[in-house]
Amino acid sequence: MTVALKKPPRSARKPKGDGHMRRGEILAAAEKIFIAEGYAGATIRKIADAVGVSSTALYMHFRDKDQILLEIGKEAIEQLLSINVALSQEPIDAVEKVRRMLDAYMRFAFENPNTYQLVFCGSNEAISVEKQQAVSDLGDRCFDEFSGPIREIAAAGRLKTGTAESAAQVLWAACHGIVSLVITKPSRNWAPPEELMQVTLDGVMHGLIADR
Amino acid sequence: MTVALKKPPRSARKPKGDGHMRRGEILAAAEKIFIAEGYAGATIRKIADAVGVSSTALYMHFRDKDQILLEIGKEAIEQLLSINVALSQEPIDAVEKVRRMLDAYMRFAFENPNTYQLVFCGSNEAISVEKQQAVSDLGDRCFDEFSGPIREIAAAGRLKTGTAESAAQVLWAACHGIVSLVITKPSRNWAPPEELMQVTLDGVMHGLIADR
DNA sequence: GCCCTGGGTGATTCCCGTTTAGTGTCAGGT
DNA sequence: ACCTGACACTAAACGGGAATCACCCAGGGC
Repeated sequence: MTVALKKPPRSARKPKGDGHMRRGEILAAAEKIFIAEGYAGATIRKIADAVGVSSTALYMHFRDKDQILLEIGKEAIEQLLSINVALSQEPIDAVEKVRRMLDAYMRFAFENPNTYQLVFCGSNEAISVEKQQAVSDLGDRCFDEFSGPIREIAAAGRLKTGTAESAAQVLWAACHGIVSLVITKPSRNWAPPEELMQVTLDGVMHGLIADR
Repeated sequence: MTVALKKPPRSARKPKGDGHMRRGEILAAAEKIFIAEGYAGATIRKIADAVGVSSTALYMHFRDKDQILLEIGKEAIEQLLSINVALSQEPIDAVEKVRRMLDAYMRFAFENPNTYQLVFCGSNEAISVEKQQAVSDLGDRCFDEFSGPIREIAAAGRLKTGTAESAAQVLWAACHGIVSLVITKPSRNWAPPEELMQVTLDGVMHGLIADR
């Protein structure tokens, strides 16, 4: 009988009730590819191949491509958030808290360049605002954690310029500036990252916050 | 009643010897669309339609899509460069020069958000390094113009921290940080741009440069 | 008249993300 | 033992991007 033509499926069909596991597998594969090849490189089909599944199958578990990658971004920000939460609970000076948070932020960016870009560089115009909501909210909580000590500093009258709000935004932005430039323009000849982080932190902290 | 179809323009063949003009027309149309709709929105076909020509025709004048948009970016940076050149020739204090250059830089970014992203945010991973060369070189010249006064300041022993190189990079990055964040995340509730620019400039200048 | 040439074209290719219309397998009710 | 329906998954196709191909065709020089 002509059963021989049967195309061997990608592999033996995956076990039964593990639909929920698949989600994790997809995320793991997607993260690996995304970290190695960035947003455009992390194709739906490539991810599906890596999982050993048809590209359409991804739509069983995620609404669209962006949801997969934003989930990765979400997990990354959660790390950052937990660092900030931990720092904000330590019994140290508010200025020192701010400094450490910014330091952690920059190191995080250098260690996860693609993820950082995805979340903080709006690297892809295609991701609509609503889709970003979950990640965006987490980012807000991260920023809240950071602006807590800033408000303390402002309340103590130690802000050299600006309000608690604008000072927090500017401090954050300065750190974002250096890491995003170094990440997206690696071909320019930058000073060593450690020096850049140091100079950024020193400069911006001394520039905005009075010593004492 | 039907709106007069604008289709026919294609029929009348454009005059002959104006191959060079076509290039300008394409750039003009592309710039309009790009400014309004960003990199992804500025489609080859849309641009071609706007010019009144088939999409293929664009490849007569440009190697690929990126060359068109990078040309736009190039022209924009030339503006920035000429501002910097003009400023660097004015007989004013080096610190004031730096301040005005950074101010001009940020205002330029706010006024040309899409172009700014194209050139400075590596907003599109797809544009390879070699393609960027022309624009990148212009960016370097811009930065050179900026780091001139910084070197003066460093030579005068007025740098609070870092070297002329790293200080220049950090100053630039701080300004890049605030504008790029505001541009790419317009939904966050930012302090007014003027305040952000002011605080950034004050903070970073005072933080890195001694008051003499 | 002829022919070359340069600006132009429609059809085609190759990816992309996403949609549609299924297929085979099982769990549970009857 | 049989249906039924949910589930996990699939092949095929769609529409829309960039880019390439093999052609056209009007003019100008000869």
